[in-house]
Amino acid sequence: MAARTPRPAGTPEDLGRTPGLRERKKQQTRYALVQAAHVLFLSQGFARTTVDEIASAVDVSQRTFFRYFANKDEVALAVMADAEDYFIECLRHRPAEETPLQALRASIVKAWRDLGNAKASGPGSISSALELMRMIEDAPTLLAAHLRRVTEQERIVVRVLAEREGLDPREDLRPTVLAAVFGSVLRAAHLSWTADREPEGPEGMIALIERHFDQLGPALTGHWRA
Amino acid sequence: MAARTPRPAGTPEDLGRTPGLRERKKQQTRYALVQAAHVLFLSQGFARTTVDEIASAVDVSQRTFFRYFANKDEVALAVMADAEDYFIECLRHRPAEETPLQALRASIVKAWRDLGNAKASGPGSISSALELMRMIEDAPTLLAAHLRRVTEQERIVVRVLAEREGLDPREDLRPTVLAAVFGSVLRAAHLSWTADREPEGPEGMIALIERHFDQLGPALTGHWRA
DNA sequence: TTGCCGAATGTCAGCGGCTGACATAATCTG
DNA sequence: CAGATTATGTCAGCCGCTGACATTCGGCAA
Repeated sequence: MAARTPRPAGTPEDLGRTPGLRERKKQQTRYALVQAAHVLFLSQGFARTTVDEIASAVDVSQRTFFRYFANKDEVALAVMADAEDYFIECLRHRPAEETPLQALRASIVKAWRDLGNAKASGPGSISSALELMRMIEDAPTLLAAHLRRVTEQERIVVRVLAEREGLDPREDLRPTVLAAVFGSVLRAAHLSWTADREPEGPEGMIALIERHFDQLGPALTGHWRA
Repeated sequence: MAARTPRPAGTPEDLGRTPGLRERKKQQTRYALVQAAHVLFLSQGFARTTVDEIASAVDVSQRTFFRYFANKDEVALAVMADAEDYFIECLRHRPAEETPLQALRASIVKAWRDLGNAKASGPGSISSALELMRMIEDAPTLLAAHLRRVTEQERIVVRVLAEREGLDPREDLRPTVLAAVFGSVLRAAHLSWTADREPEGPEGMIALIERHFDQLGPALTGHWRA
């Protein structure tokens, strides 16, 4: 996080301040690394791309790369990480009248829609994030890292839900359980996205997510046989 | 799998046959590696144990280790893998009258209980599996690998559920969604287990799982505020 | 401008996970 | 016992990743 949205050093006061040259250069380098990495990953695959390649594509030493990203996985997942942050932001601003489940569902739809409208193409865009998802699914270590990130995100969701409803997640299990269920439904939708590639663009993904959500009730209740 | 429950080469007929010396030796080596690994992991931590150590503890070359396990993670998760297989077995034998959700819940409880009764201590036992879970939770790459395994297991659950209810998982999303939800509830229970260490032994874990299941309905419906 | 401080980067050496290739030794089969 | 299989050892090497130290660059005040 601190690396993703860094602050100019100093008191919390100077938030809107234009960061100095040093800070801007860092942002640039980081961005360039992400870009270069994505291009290489998508063209020749994740495993067959070495960190050295990425670094030298940006004219930076390998050591520097590892000062920006803890490992090769992280640079691949950087774009998704931003999207996840935005989702949390959406969740924080849902009206209090909504049911927790409704708030989650509305947030994820809004997040996808906004990001879809924001920048239609180019690196760091939604479409490249979607390509990324396919890549993740068949690069074992990458998938593993991604799943780990997702569960960390779930922890945050638990916190936000608990605050919102004013209860202690250590006593009341509902936030934990709901966050877990929500995460699993999303993951199922993602998987389904990578499998059949029917729907196109963010709207297709949103539709898929909705369809999965609609099956939550039916899946949990009664028998399924006709 | 093939490595976990290998068959003597030949026709499917000779299933019960005592495998030859070669096969027995392989099993032995494999078992010894798992054992040595666990001892080392639990005594000095996962990261601080090298593959060379494990291999030489069993008097085997490093290269041989990697012929038995694709990576260091795999040997750590081997025990849990067996437990997961047993759970699938339980699920396959649940009576058809049960609701899918009921069947899943009953299977996981039965699996834990049986494994708990089977062998109270020693390596490969439940208690060591429980210790393992704590280890997993704070070894990032290990956690990642574990999560990947879990999602693969979910795929199998989808298949079994679909067969059981006689429907096509590509058309009907309910098996997928239910399997995902089930997995997430389990994971939440596991996490809670590693956090508070109140309950002791398999029965404590079973209780935790049940408590989480009981919150499924409440978590999904209505408002939470009093 | 100058000069200093701290932060970012480069360089180098090295560990450990993991793999391919080939040789050797052990089992199996007839 | 002989020849075909298969497991194992050895060796060389790539790549991800890290610590230590030197160097350069931006920020800031005299």
